[in-house]
Amino acid sequence: MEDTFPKRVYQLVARIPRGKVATYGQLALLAGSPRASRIVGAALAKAPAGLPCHRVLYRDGSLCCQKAFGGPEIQRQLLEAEGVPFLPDGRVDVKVCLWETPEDA
DNA sequence: CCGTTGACCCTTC
DNA sequence: AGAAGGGCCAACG
Repeated sequence: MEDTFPKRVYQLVARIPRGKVATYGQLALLAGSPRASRIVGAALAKAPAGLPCHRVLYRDGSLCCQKAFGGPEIQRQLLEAEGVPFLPDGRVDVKVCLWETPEDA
């Protein structure tokens, strides 16, 4: 198994529990490079199906651009279906649903 | 090997 | 408080 950055991100995203959300910066930090948040996005862009990339959003809790898996509306529907409360501003309550990154992994 | 690109984040005006 | 710009790191050609 290669230790490539993108692949490592796939594992992290796949470990995000339902009803929780993670940010690109957080995944980048767990991947080993706190500043490589862009690489995380690029990795998700190439991520295979089955990956809950819809649980990944901005540091502010806002969804990514329309270039995402299909559209921000889809992401909102998916997150709501996961049990993630949305704010009237159209953002996710990241301070409540942010993935606490279990060190037990 | 060097240059370019990218689903971001942070600092400053 | 809101908006704009630059910087960062890794993968790909």
